[in-house]
Amino acid sequence: MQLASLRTDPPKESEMNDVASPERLHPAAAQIVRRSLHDELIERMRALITDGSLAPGQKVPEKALCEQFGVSRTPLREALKVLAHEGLVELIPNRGATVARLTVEDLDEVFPIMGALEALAGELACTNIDDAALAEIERAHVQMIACYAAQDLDGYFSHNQAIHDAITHAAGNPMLAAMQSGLAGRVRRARYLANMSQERWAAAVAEHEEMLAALRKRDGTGLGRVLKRHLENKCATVKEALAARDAETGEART
Amino acid sequence: MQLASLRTDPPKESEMNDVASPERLHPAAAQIVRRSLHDELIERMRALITDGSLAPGQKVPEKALCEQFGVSRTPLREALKVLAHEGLVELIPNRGATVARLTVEDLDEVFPIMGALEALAGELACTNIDDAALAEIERAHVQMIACYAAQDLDGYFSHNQAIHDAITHAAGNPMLAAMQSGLAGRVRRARYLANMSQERWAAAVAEHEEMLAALRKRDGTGLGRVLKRHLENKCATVKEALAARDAETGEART
DNA sequence: ATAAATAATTTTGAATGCAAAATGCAACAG
DNA sequence: CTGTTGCATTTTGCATTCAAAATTATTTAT
Repeated sequence: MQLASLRTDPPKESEMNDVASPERLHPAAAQIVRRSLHDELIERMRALITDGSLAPGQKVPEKALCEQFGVSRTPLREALKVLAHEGLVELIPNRGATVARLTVEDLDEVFPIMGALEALAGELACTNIDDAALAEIERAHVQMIACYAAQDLDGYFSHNQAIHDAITHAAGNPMLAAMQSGLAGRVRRARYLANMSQERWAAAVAEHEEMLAALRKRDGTGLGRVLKRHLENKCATVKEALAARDAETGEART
Repeated sequence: MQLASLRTDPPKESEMNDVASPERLHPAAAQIVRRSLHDELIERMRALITDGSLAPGQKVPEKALCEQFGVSRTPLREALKVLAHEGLVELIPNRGATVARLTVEDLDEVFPIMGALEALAGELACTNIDDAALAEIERAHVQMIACYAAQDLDGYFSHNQAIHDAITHAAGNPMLAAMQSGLAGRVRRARYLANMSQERWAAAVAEHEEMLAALRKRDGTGLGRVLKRHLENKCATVKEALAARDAETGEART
């Protein structure tokens, strides 16, 4: 859960150009971005965990990471504290940090929350979204359907993700977006080991059609309801996959 | 503000028997609870911030806090990183930490999220709550109504809080509870400067009656809807109070 | 005098040092 | 052999130290 504003630059009055126009004349005129080490490390280690370089259950090799990143233990340990707070690592007193495992119980806790947040995002998006953003979603939707037709799971996931991100973004609530991304990060690994059945996949696609219909009508409550149901189904799928895998590999691994 | 020192003094080996005396035999081997300093500090500093000992906008006096707590800067800074992540503190590079201000925009972001989470908690509570827990809520409700009748705002707030906590607890989702408490912590200060109008107060009481009715019927969706509306009204009240105060004290203070 | 420039002090971010705890390993008894 | 015990090594938590940056105080120039 990353709520903080965590601003890295000193409060200059030129805040309007946060993302756009890095350089005006010379590249050297770009705003000097000073990030603290711990901030950078949070991001890097989060990436290492979510992309699987650091496997669940594994001990976090403090010393090795320090050497690899070329930093001392202090900022790295600060980053670990934050990641522990986020739920990505587990901190055991006097025994260091381990990458958090994801249990079926965790999924049962996280997915309802994600469902509630997505439903909220959908409602807000319906009142705030403009035509351009809607068109963008339509486009991603078409591409996703094409991937479904071609049975291209990777492509499907990627466009799917884009749609949900777009909805979240259209909601216009940065803190909501941060919380969603934090929760999504926790379950990301599990989501990718879900090999949907044909029925489930078809159902998911149908739900996406509903979502788009609700969005076009700017039907906030309707979209919220669909999104919530969508997440519930996703949860069931992921749980099955996780349970199957736990069973075959002699209990909890991811 | 007098704070007890965390450490006794130099860590001698005589510290080993301070935890070892509970029970050896029958009540099973009680877990030895060892807390790390940074963990303890997170809690203490969170308390200092939410109870107002550290005022919003104020710089966090690193050195002074270290002396008061009797710890070095390392664990305290680790705690600050976590609190920054939680949104209670703002970290500005090379300029230290300040207690986060709460703007009207923040409220507009936080309250809808709290509403969605409370609605979820209500739904879950309806499927999970047992009669004992419901009776407990009924009791708190009656007391709260009595406080309303007596126009005792403090008492009202306290029983109100107890009811919402009980619902959250009945939901049986620890992560949901943690997120709710984190968000509540961010807006706690603002909530107490809301001096409700008589109409708003009456409306809030009416909403609580609805909540209880829904709970008795185990009507999850109904309870969720009431809770969401309840939070929306609370948000409006708090925003008004905050806006009024900002206006009179020359812009953002809390 | 006021404002700019510079020096002194404090504060901050990060590296290093150190003692307690945990872990690995070898010697030894059964 | 197996499993316990004692010792050496590594890891961990925290304190301390150090350099860079920011803040304050002081001096100098106008």
